[in-house]
Amino acid sequence: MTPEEFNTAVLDWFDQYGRHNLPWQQDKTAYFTWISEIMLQQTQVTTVIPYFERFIARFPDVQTLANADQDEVLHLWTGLGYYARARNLHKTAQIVANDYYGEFPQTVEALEQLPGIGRSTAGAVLSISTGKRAAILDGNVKRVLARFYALEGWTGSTANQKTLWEYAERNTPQQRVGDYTQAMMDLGATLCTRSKPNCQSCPLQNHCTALKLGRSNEFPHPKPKKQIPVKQTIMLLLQDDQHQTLLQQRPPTGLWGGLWSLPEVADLRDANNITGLCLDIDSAEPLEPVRHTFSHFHLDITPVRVRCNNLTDCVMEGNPTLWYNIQQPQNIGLAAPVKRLLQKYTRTSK
DNA sequence: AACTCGGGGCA
DNA sequence: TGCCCAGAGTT
Repeated sequence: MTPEEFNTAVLDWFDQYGRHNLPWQQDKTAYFTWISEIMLQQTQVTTVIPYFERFIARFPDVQTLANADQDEVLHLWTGLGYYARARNLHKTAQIVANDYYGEFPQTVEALEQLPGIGRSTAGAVLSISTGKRAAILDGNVKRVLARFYALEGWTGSTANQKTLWEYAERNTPQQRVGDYTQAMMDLGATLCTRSKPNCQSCPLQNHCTALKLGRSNEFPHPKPKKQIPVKQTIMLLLQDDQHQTLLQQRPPTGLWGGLWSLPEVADLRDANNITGLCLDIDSAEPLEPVRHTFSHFHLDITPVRVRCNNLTDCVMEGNPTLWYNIQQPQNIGLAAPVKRLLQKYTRTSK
């Protein structure tokens, strides 16, 4: 499908099925387009409409907005969220009023210099308000293109962003650029939705790679879950000849709050500093590490078995301790990996 | 409860 | 450059 075929199909669809009566489409000035685009960055059309109408009723032009108190701007933004954007909006109004004589600049590069306007918003404002050729790549367009080209990987990666901008630029027409911008956003918002895309109604259905592969639901690939950090700890299995193991209660709040766990040290040499214990540190026996995964980190536990005699004399500083015998277990809460370690490393027969 | 959105700000 | 964030809506 050539770029011309692509954008013609999209524009023909837009003429018949696109949205043509949104409040900011009645008068496609840079000011109205800009306000609407900033609001639409974070919120759906139906929510934005009343905010937009109230906003332009109070601030009908960039000069009025520039002269307003920030408090009032924020007040009219209340409920939309992302209040830094309202502050940027206000700043940009002042820059346009003071440095540009109230007229928005007419290049993508100059628009991008204004606070709160990035490449995509600059392209939208420019194309819609002036008809100059400029591409956009908002969330809707990313989704359409990721499906059309069956783009593997997360759309937010640096490499995919670059690829998607190339696709977006390539398919942008020379004529009717503003309509095309609106058309691509409408396509993404109404047909090529995140879940359950309506491919049967799509003007690109005969050429969409994801649809051909029967995988339209798989694109765009989700953002990779952020990898969680790995923390290390050493847990001491302080055991006597009767296979009793020393447990220590966790502090009442925080991780495993109030549960019983094994004494932990960051470094095996710290075991020497545990007071009141008669440790045979030379008998220290590192065991197979185990990984326990929390929602927010992995904990790699290296259990170390250390012989320990004279139980009656064993008193640790800090939290309460007890000697645990798996054959006559006390009715206590055990941290899950501790329970596993005890089962694995406490033998009932010798 | 997890995911989404475009741009800013920070290491 | 690559990340984390903001906040409300959607799924």
